[in-house]
Amino acid sequence: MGRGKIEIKRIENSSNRQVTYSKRRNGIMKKAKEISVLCDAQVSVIIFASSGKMHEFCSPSTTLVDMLDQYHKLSGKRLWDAKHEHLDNEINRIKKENDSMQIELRHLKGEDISTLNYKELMVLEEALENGVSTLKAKQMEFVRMMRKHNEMIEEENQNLQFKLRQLHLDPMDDNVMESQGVYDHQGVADYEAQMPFAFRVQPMQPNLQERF
Amino acid sequence: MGRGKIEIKRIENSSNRQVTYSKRRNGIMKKAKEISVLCDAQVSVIIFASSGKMHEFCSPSTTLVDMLDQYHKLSGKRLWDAKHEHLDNEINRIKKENDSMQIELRHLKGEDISTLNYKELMVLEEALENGVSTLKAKQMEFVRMMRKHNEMIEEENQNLQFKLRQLHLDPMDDNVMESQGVYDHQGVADYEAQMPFAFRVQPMQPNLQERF
DNA sequence: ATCTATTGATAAGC
DNA sequence: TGCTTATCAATAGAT
Repeated sequence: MGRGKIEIKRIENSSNRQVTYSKRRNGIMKKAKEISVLCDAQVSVIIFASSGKMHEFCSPSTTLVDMLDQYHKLSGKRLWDAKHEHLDNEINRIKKENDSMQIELRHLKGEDISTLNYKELMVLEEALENGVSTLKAKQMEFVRMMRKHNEMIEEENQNLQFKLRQLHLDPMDDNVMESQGVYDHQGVADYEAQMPFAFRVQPMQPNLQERF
Repeated sequence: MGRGKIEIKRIENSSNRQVTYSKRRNGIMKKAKEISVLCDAQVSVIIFASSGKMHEFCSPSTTLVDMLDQYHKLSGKRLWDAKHEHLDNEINRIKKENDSMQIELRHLKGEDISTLNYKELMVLEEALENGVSTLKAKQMEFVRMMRKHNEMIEEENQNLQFKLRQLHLDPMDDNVMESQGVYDHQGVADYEAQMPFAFRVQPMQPNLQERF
């Protein structure tokens, strides 16, 4: 394509070579642009002249990094150095860990257990029993704490009422003492409202303690 | 260059687009080869079709990795670092996911629940109850299956014993029938050994069915 | 895939 | 480099 046909071999004349390089490089870049537009393709072209000068083209819809990512996935060739490979391995390792944890979580929540065999179900049962019994123990602890707290509050109430009766001769102090009493009651009410489950553990298994 | 001129814009006809892609891709690859020979240039071309299929060309005198190294030096763009950062972010993201799952798992198993507040304990209780009830249902299903299987085996045993008595007059068949009977018994024993938990669910909650 | 009429790319020259 | 133009190459559309 030109005034004369040329053989495809290195152009010895340096000047000619330079000119041809420039022209053909433009041609390739143009073609790359065109195919990316016409055919919805992602194209990356990188050219180094023998002089060392670089020219590149990359489809506007993507980046060289993304394309190299894709390249890595599709070709399986290792473009990255050992560090990258290490990171890749790390990611794969963690992802696997993730998956197995996800499965275990689902099983503990009673999801996807249809596929489990007898032994697996037994392991699951044991884990759940542990979880439940520990939870119950924790809840009982809360109940004990609350009872203790209640006792303290009631005791203080009695003290306050006692003091109130003693001071009843002095009307000036009435408001102060009463409002303080009311405040304490509200405190207890809030505390209980936050742990309603404490009242749901009534049918406690009598042998719960034995498991520890 | 063709029977008619075409506008440089996405070819809507999918079939035409595919054909044009194939032709022009070959054209570009050829040009890339040619310029690398004619002008002593290093060329890398990577193309992804919209289908995802990849094609590449790289000058024989070099490799993609070398070219990207050069690219890194000449352009100043940090291909590797960008990739590194990307991988690091990915790892951090997955690790966080991992940690939260790990915590959830430990809680379900009754570990590290000392720090939980009332509301969190209630959520945990509900999850565990779901898990337990689903598990119990699954185990009951196995028990039912096993009972049915046992019944079938026992019935077959009676049939075999009946046949055995009928054929007792013919000593030639004795061995055959007896060995078959023994085989069946072993089969049942193995089957039961694999699901011992079935005998541990005896104190079944009478109201289990109500939960479904 | 293969075939061509056309358009597009470009070698040589300036 | 850029422009010109004769020539060759690529390819659009049809088969």
